[in-house]
Amino acid sequence: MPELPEVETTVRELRAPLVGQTITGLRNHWLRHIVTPSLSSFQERVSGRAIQSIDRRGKYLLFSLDGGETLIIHLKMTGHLSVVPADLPIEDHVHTVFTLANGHELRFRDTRKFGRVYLVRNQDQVLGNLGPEPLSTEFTAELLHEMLRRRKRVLKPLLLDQTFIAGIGNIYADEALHQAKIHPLRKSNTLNIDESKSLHAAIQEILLLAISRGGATVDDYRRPDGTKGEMQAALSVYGREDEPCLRCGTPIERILLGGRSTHYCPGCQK
DNA sequence: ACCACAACCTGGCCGC
DNA sequence: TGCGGCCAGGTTGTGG
Repeated sequence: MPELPEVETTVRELRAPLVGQTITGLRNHWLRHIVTPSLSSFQERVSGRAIQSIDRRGKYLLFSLDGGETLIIHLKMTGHLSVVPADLPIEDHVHTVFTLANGHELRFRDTRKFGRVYLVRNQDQVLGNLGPEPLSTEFTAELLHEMLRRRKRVLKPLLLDQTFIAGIGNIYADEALHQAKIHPLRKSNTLNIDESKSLHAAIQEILLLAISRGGATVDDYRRPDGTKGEMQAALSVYGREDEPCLRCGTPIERILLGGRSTHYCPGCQK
């Protein structure tokens, strides 16, 4: 579920309760959560380490530990992280837990069990193939235009490709294309510079707006404290099939593209 | 290089 | 009530 704005919201809200805290151990009830290293090695290497900072790259959360290793978590579709007192009854679907020296726990709840956890010395081992951060200064309209020009792919699936741009998912791809008035089936190399600039601006604006609203709770995404985001009320096309376009009144259509639901306005996305 | 599709999982919803 | 089918915010691997 979580895309860049939801992961960013989670990162920001985990900093206060976690930065400076020391991890004392790791409990795991679903081994496939743990990608690397082995569970026993993971437990040994993570215990006693202090969390120095928490950051985000694409949809990955990065916990920098003293000693130089990085704990990396991907929430995939249904992952959720919370920090609670260790004596609070365990919630359903909590499969991985990091215990803390202050009597609290970082709990990784994950209904569909797609989430993944890594402990690495070199982050590139996990993040090496990611495309540019869409909110970074190096991600300019000119760069996006050049990136689009070198490919000949349908736009919507290309925007979901994390090696192309990191962090965009199904909701915000649809929203950005609608805001830029570009049809999701357009081929990337057919955009002129003005269209690339519109798409670039739309991507940045929609992501920033979503972050400012704490992410979108479409189904079961929740902030770390359990509250919902506010972005779902500001979506223009995602989840609005058959409802009138807010810009031109044409009913929003939903098609299947690359196996993913794709929402667009046939009236103003040509 | 690009695309379609299956797989990984569980739960919610809809129609019968 | 029950059951089958379909859907879901993500990613990876396979085969054409």
